[in-house]
Amino acid sequence: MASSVRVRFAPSPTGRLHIGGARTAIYNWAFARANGGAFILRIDDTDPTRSTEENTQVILRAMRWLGLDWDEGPEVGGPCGPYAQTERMDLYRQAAEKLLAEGKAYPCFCTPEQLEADRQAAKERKDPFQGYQRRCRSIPVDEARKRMEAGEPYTLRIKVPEDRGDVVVEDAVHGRVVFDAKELDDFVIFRSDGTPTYNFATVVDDAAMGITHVIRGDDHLSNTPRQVIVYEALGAPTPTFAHISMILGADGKKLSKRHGATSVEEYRDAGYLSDAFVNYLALLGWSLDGETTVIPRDVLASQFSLERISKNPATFDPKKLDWMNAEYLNRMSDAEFADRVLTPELEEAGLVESADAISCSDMLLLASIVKPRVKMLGQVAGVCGMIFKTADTLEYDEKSVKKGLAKEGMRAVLDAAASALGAIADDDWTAEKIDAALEPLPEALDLKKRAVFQAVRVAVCGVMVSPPLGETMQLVGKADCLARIERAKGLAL
RNA sequence: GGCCCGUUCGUCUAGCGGUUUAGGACGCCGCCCUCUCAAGGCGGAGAUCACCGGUUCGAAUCCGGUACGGGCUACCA
Repeated sequence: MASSVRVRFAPSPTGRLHIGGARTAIYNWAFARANGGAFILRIDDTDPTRSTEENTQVILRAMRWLGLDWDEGPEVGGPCGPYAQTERMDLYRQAAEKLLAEGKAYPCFCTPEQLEADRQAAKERKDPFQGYQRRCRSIPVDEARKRMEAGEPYTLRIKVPEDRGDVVVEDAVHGRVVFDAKELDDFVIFRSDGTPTYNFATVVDDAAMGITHVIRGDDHLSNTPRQVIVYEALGAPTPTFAHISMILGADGKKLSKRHGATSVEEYRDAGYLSDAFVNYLALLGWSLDGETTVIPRDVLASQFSLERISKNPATFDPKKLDWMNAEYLNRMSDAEFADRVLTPELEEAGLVESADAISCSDMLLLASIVKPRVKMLGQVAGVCGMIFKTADTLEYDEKSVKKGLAKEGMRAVLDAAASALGAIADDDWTAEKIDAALEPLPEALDLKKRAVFQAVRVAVCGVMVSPPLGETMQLVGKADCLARIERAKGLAL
């Protein structure tokens, strides 16, 4: 019987959730969902100096924002808990003691200075192997125990089997990767302060939690044979590994603060939709079919596969992320856009006290004209803010006035527009009627259409750029439009 | 130093020996639409498939080497 898929995402709370980590989380989540498996979240906080509870909370919040729900982990619990490494110390100790008792691990009494000296010596004599020289491997068990009991500081090292030969990792992304076990030194599994090292703790946890597929960053590929040795010493089956490439900045260097925003929450705050963000990140190193770019999360959650992960590092491209976000925004229905974007943004920007005050039809009309003009949530106010001003509070942009209003003949345009618009019955104040009223003006005044509309636009909107005039004016309302035009006459020539 | 990984348009990628004059997407450019800005439609430029050898009737695809980039080699994760 095939055991069901169990994957995990195990961030270290030493900082915020990074773009790279987020993508790893997305792949694990999608793989679990696509295979009806379990997605486990575990906090790898064995580094006490850098891990904080605050970071853990930030990461959990980011995970929730991304929409990556976990089946086992912090706050939801599960059968393999606890899900923070600092709370699992006994497990590591027990596992280490077992290995020690079975002779699969041994104490090492070398001081850091000793080890450093050995390394230097190996370097000087140009020994290709510059790792641990296995000084303490042959200390008789009795003697070792005596020294331990005497309180001499020691670390615990794994005993890489003499006859192990090649360690073959069948990586789901890279294929077969072969390591010579002779290249592996007897690495430390427990520090002299009594805490486990990463390579040991993760394996103990992954084995105990029954993880079947380890999907993680490429930087761990070289560590994998070491971990395989631990699995074998523990007598646990090795999972399938899938090592995904790193994400780089535009300069080809590893992504860092220099490249701009790197944490998930910065993108949330910048106004990206989590759906778009997840879609973009998923595509950074994975493809559905090479053609499709817009892949909603439910498709991702059903179609994701390790086979289609690419091996090469990917460069993060903010421009494509922006496009993706605009694409998601544009694909929303007007009602959805009004609900999910307009309402919160208008309220947040303080343009309206409550979006409830706006009629449903106005809301939909507003959605239809704003939607194609924003790439990010925060741009809403900039696009339609002037609609919510009044003739008194509207601000006129100096440059726009100069270019569109403060010209010979514009005063006449406003006069004509005012009378044409004034002739529209209050009940008929619609974009269509407004357009119809304005339409004959250019010819009547013998002016370019562009000049006429720009003059009216600046008069009503205060700026040279706005959504289409008819719709905009409909939303502003007849009385206020006329008042704005009246006020603008003072600026026109 | 040793070991391991990677290298297709500027970017993300498709491609898993012949269907390829290397496909799609972002970006860029042009045209159309048009009252501005977007959105949308149409079209275009852009890749000697890192390089050099080999295998083969035939290679982006298989093999070897070189170069460049990256990772690991810690009592970091």
